[in-house]
Amino acid sequence: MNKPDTPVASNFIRNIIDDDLAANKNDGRVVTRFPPEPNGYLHIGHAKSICLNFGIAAQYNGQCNLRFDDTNPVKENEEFVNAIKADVEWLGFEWDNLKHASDYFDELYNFAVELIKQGKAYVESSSAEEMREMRGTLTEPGTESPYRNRSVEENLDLFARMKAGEFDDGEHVLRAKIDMASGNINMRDPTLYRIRKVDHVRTGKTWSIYPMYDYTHCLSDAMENITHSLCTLEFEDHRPLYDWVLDELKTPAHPQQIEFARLSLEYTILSKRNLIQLVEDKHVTGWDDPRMPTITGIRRRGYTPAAIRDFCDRIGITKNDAWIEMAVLETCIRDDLNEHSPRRMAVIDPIKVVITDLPDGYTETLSFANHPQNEAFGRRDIAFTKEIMIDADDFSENPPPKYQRLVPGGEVRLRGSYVIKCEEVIKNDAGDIVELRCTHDPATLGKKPEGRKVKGVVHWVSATEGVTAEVRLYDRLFNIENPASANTLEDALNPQSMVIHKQCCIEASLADAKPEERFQFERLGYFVADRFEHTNATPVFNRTVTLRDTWAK
RNA sequence: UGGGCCGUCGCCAAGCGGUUAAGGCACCGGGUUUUGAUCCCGGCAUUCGGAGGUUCGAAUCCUCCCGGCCCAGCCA
Repeated sequence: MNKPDTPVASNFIRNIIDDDLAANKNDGRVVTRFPPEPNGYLHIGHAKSICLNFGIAAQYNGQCNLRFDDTNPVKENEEFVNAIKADVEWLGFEWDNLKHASDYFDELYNFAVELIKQGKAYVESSSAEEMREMRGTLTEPGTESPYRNRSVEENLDLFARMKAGEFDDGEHVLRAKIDMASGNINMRDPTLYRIRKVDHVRTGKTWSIYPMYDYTHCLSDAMENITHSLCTLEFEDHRPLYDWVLDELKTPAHPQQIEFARLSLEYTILSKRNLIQLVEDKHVTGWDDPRMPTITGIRRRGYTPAAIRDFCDRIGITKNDAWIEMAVLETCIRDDLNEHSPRRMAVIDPIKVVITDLPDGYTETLSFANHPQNEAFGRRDIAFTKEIMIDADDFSENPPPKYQRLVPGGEVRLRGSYVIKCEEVIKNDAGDIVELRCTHDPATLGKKPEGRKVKGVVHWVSATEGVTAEVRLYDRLFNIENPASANTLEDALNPQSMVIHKQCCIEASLADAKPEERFQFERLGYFVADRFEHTNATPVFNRTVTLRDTWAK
């Protein structure tokens, strides 16, 4: 994955691994894993973790597993499993092993029995509320449960009967016997197993008890011989428990958990709860809405896997609670698309321009480079005709200062064509501009006009040869940097996040675009043919990102 | 004194006792340009949350203080 000549950014995790390697820890192996719970769609924050885990494995010639953390059957399903696999693959990564925490349910059960036999785990029969009361608070120690000192025999018997399905949800729970007075609440006899009499996607009705994350994750890591278990900062407090389980069970391997800061991106939200709300309240069209920060949404927006990987490299890995500016992500996609996408012309909000000094039916074939810096993109022909379309905001009767486009009586260059002069503005009864009548300077094709300077260049499409298309202009979904801090998500929404233009005029060569094919529409931005709704008969393009614009509008 | 963690340029981020304190983004110039794009060139932290201390020498070590984040699921 990493090219040898691409230096990998230094970060504290790579430093730890370098030290481990130098000390010959783990016999020089590096094994990581990306462990999503299949209870939702992956988003850009997951991409950070994916790039980290798979990137490190690639850099150190190691391995990276994709492991579904499927220990809570009430929240997980197959749809999410398949979507996650597709997203990881689309991002360009290949897992060495595909695993599920549920693969280890038998081993996990046996380990739990072992813990009970050692007197390190017991069956709790208090209610959830009672347990909460006994847990204490952040500043006060907890109190020990009356069930804490049950005999090993009784615990073994009860746990076996929990497994056998003799009890209902909530009647009992298996707990680790650690320290109810610990300053770390995770160590106050955490729950290891709970009763859940529901079917599991993979194990069906086999189990009526399911292991908790803290108990499962460390053991799964150990069984997969993971060397470095990378997770986000909120699990720092869980590390003592991770280590406790592995120490008490004397597993052959003891992976090292290392925590890094999760991604926070300005003008978007990444919490599952908020994303679900956007979908359920129909503020977006679905998980794959091009405005969503999900991988599938970003993909539909037109982002490339390479741009997302580049983004993950640029933001780095630390333990700082960092907020990344949207400009970083946008720069990544512009850099990629600038280099790799062919140029085209499209008019979003057309006004008709009639070149009055051309004969009726006039057509001239003009040759255009598909990329201004790379001849390998080839050339294409575009028909220049008497009637063309230009974008409404490329003409102004009352132009602001330094306006370089078409004005009454003024001249402008038609990109790749002639310089035209606006002679007359035709309006309807309502006063709307319906047509511009212009003349052209025949001496300006491929040449600078003589005796004067014409600064502006405007894109255009033949009114008679162009094709009608729908173009969706997307912008950031929220108007404030941290939408989660608003009173409600609705308050933070950007009402202009999607503006649809159905009567756009695009150059004819765009008619055979395939879904997900990307282009730069000159002077406008980068656009992608919609993955799901674009057809050659009814073209639909999504704006991925605008071009950088240093002209103050 | 509940426990854990974090503070280097507007936003990220290298740096691990001796460097002129990398780099990217953003921003500000200037040049090229038939995309107000791209590209190029230049500018952008005498200072590392603050105060003390150790040291010939501190962003890097120590102490205290200030600010911020996480934790009381039978979620992950």
